[in-house]
Amino acid sequence: MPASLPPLTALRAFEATARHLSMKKAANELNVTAAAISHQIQFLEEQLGVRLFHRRNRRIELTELAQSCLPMLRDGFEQLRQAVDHIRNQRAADVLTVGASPSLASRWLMPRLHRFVLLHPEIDVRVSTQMRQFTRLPSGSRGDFESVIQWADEVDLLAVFGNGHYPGMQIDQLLPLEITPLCSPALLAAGPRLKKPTDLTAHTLLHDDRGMLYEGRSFWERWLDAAGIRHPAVASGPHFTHSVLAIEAALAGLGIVATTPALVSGELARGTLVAPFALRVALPSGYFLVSNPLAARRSVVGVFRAWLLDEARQEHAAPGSIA
Amino acid sequence: MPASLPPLTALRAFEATARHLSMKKAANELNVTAAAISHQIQFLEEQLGVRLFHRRNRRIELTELAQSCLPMLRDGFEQLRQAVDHIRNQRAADVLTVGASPSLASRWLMPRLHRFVLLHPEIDVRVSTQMRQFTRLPSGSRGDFESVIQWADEVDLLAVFGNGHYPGMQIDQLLPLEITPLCSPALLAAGPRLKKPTDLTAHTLLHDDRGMLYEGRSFWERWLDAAGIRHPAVASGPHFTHSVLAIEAALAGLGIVATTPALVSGELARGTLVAPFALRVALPSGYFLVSNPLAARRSVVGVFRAWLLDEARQEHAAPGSIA
DNA sequence: GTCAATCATGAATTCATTTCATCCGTGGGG
DNA sequence: CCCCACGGATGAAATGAATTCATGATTGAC
Repeated sequence: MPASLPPLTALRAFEATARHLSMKKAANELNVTAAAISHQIQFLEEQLGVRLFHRRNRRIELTELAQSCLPMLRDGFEQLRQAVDHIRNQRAADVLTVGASPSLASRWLMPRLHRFVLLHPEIDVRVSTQMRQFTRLPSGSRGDFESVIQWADEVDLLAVFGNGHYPGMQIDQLLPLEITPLCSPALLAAGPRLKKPTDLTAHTLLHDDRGMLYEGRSFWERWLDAAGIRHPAVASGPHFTHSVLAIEAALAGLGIVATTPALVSGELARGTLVAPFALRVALPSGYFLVSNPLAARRSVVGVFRAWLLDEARQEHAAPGSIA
Repeated sequence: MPASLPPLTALRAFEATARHLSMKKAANELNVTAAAISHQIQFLEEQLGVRLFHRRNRRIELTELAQSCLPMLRDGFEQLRQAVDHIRNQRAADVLTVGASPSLASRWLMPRLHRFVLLHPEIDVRVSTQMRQFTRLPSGSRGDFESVIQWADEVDLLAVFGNGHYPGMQIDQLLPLEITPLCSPALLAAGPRLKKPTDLTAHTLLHDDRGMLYEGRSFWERWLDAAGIRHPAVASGPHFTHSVLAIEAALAGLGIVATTPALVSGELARGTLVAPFALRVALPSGYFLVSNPLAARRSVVGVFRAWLLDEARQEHAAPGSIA
């Protein structure tokens, strides 16, 4: 509803000229010829029906009216400049915003990030994690899909758990989804015996509910199926909406969790967490890098993605170690 | 020196769209098609390398980043709008700014202005008077010329004393310059006799110095010449840089002034000032209406000019009366 | 289920902006 | 004191940015 403004090009030409009190300098600043400025100012004067400059011999002087509105004009453009700067700073060449789901961020990305920072100290990496993706949504629903798309639009690079199908986005698989039971060595030593998968019936099962969200079946069901056994109470035991919580529980010796070993490679290497069985079950879902087409073009994004994929490759080549 | 802004058209399209959360409405506001808005926003996103909107089914949502810079953007455009409004209000269709030299304003224009206001109550007439024209400048100098031109650029209509030669301006002669001696009736009654021009030698001469400025000779010299007499001390007596001051002195009975009777038609009609001699000397200078080409096009200017000229015509037809 | 509403998209078009070439007048250096 | 280089004005031509048009896709609403 704002009253219509005169062409902004003309306004800007006027502002610059008034600031320099010189069309030539204004032209210089705006990277056009002096003729363009002269035309623009005459056009503006025409539009407003007001003289803005007194034409002197080889110089110009501001009209009173022009003088009086100049501060407002300058402030206006200054505000616009700030607004644009605000955006540009967020996307400055050396600023990289990475989004990751909470578990991946805290258990995989953050432990490795310091190495990237050492490698590229000039890049300002900002990690943003949020859980809107993980609020209870029907598996593979539009809602989940859209929240990923939306998030990917907000950051340069998004690392999330999903099915890898995000049309219009640039996608790389970061880690394939493998699951295997994990528990603390203390539990293994002091608890009921745990030699064969069937021994699991005597243990507390900790549930990482991502499986329910993305696969329609729990991780435990999948793994036990693959192991060829049936568990009488496969859904019993504590449930966690985030992998990281289930993992913490396992670390505390509260039970056995079926989840992605890649998320605990540090613990596996240190022995604070162990995988009692060799069987790893690959599932169709996985961790993916998602990047919107705009961000994908940025060079820092390319650098970081390459580094991430390399890290993941090493992870896969030497599972259970953080190299 | 301000960092370069993205094309302002795109910024404005974004601002409007963000405000309405609708491209269609924004398009409506800006009098373009929705397609134009869509293009502009995509272009801006391209430029900044940032998504500004999440595209939903039939609606759009602001990106966090867009959200955060929107207030600044709005303020910026609001400032610009105010700046332009400031100018436009000064030149609103019903606002008329008239400039006049101090003497003409106070002794001729103002006494008549109320009639115009009664005639056109819808017009907001603003009178601006200033004396930069009357600072001591060589007669007919560039400085004087330029100050008139400059003033004429600041107002809609300028009524000044001068030679009527202002190239590029629209000119009308308001009043021809006639001079005649004037004094208070008291002085005429109680002072030395004043029947013939030669009697003037016994009186104090009050000098309106405009004559020196514009004609190179004082008004008294011109009049005495035309009267065919020589005055031994034609430059003696008080000098005034403004007619109005010399006239006030004459009203106070301090002496006799040679000046424009049109400036004192009210006093002449009332008898508070009298012209002892019938001889009126016409000089080449006069009062002119000057109007810059931009202002000259405005209809209120035309109305006011016509009225002024009519007033002046009546003045001339019935000298010594304010009708 | 169908319709209407909203946004996307690409080619064509319009027209705003800029440049080019030239002119003008003078202020200041030689 | 003279002249020329500088800053601005100007009009036609060229450029290219902004807009429209025509069409498609998708879905929310009735």
